[in-house]
Amino acid sequence: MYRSHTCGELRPGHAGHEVTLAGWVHRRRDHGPLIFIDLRDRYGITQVVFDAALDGAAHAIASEVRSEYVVQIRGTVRLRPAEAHNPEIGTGTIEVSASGASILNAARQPPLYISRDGNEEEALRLRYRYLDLRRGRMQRNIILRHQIVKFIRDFLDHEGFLEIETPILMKSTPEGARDYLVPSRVHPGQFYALPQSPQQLKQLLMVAGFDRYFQIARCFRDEDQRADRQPEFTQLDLEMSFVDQEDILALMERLFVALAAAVVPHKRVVVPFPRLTYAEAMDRYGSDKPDLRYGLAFTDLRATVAGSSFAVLRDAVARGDAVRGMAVPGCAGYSRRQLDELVELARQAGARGLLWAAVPADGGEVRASFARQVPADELAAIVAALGGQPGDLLLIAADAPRVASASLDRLRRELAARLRLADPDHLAFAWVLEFPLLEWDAEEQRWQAVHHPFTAPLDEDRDLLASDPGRARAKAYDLVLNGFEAGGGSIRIHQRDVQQQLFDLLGVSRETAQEQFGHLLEAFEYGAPPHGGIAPGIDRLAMLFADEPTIREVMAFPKTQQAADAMLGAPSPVDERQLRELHIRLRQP
RNA sequence: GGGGAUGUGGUGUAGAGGCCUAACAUGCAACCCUGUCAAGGUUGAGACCGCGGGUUCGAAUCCCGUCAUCCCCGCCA
Repeated sequence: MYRSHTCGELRPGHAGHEVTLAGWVHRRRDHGPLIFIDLRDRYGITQVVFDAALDGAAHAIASEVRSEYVVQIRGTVRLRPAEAHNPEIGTGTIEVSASGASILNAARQPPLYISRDGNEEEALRLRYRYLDLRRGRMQRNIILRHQIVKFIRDFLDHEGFLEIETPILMKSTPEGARDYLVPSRVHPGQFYALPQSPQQLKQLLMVAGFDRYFQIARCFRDEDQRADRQPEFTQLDLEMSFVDQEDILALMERLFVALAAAVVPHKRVVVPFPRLTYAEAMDRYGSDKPDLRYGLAFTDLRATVAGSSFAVLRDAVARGDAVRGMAVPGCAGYSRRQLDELVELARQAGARGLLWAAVPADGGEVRASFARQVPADELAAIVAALGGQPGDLLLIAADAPRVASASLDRLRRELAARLRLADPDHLAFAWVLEFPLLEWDAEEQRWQAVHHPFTAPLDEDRDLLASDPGRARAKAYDLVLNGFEAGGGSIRIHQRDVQQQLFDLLGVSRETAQEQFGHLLEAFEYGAPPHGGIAPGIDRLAMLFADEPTIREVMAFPKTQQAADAMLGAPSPVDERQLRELHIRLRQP
């Protein structure tokens, strides 16, 4: 054994004990005849004292030691003098008086600071990820992530769920994201696909009668990256039989409330989770994943301005466009330049423009970008409709509904960030329900599944599939957390005729359906139970629980935005021999 | 595919056409120092300014290209 204790566990009760510790040299404070070394492992930090007068040999070794050396130390635990306590660390009331030391391994000067949270370029951190991971921030994040996954496993086990693994080598399907492909050696010219999610397999597990399934599943999508998107990521994949939407929502609510209480007890969760329909979310927040930690909700102004003397507003209503606004507290004093900035933000989101009105805090006259275009009483009516209070800045978008939503959403998030409206210790979970089942793809002139082709329509919208498919809503639900999509799921179609109707709408021929999904369709003919599921994203959850700005901060070895591994140098070219075995000839780009 | 930001000793920054033979902090090295905990003090080493080209008498600085990293739009059933 290299050690008798870890660097985080010694307490005053150990005083007088002979101990052996092993770890990394966190910091070294050399006073000549007296040297202090903070010894670190993942459990904590312990101060070791080398006194030349007590043990010259140990002191001589301590003189050679440098930061991040791996050392083993023998010594006696003793209480620190009261004035030398360090309340910052758990072991701060004791220290180890060294009677022996050995250097297990020397270390070069690290390219990044380990003993403090530095501000290095992320490229450097990723290249030396194993050093970055030594730091307190990363150690805490990785441990938190472990606790999250462990809690989920235990919770679902208690609920009667079975964890079942599904293959990583799967089959490519045309729907959804771009696949990562793996060439087959045995089947020349053919490829496996890495799973975008185990969607079809978990449905087959329901047909198999496993009833309650989950998996901490790695998923792969070859799409461009974002702060909250990586080419491979982890989902809690879950599916249940003999349930409806309410059962799934209730289970998830219990899970996440208990999870947050267990691993981030300082964070506040509001129960029950608020519920919004997709239409409400888009109308009131311009987003299907609104951050509900703050207000800044939008108000529909069409009724107020339908007869406006200002053509921009009147025509927008006549055209069927949206006219929406929000009141931003405390921003009435914005300068012309600041207002222009907001207008520019709206334009970047596709808006034709942005109207604004400022209600002075001192009760003076309302300033407005469109003051000359409307009479005073109409301006007052708009201010009243938006609930404008003294000090408020009112922002109004008149555009196609999508554009109005996008631009006001952009402004809402920007202003909330500037005004620091989002409480970092608030976990604002919410459900977004009643998503449309289909959306029209103008380019390909066909319907596309909003969620996926196996999502069931709402019972009351069943008939719309034949008469007005675009209006049919789905038994689909997204779990939203602090402005991120934390997970999505649906109740699945388990009846062959409904599935066929969907495929017909999606323009999937019987041959294509048979080729792509034949196994699933066939399975449904052998007795498929009603079933549904959900797939919360573990990375995003961990990111939000850890107060981190990106999911890379909660992944041990994330990839760069170009989907590369900066440490391993992946992807990389391979030998011609390997290519030949795989029957692959490269086409130069 | 598009828009934007960044790139200067090990690390983080400063530098805005000549003051740069590149500054500051920290880290690193040597020495001094008996209670520190981001120890302190003295001395010292360390970067041809991402890479390539151009403009100029002169480029870290201006221009073009390129590479890398990050943010956003598209994309992500």
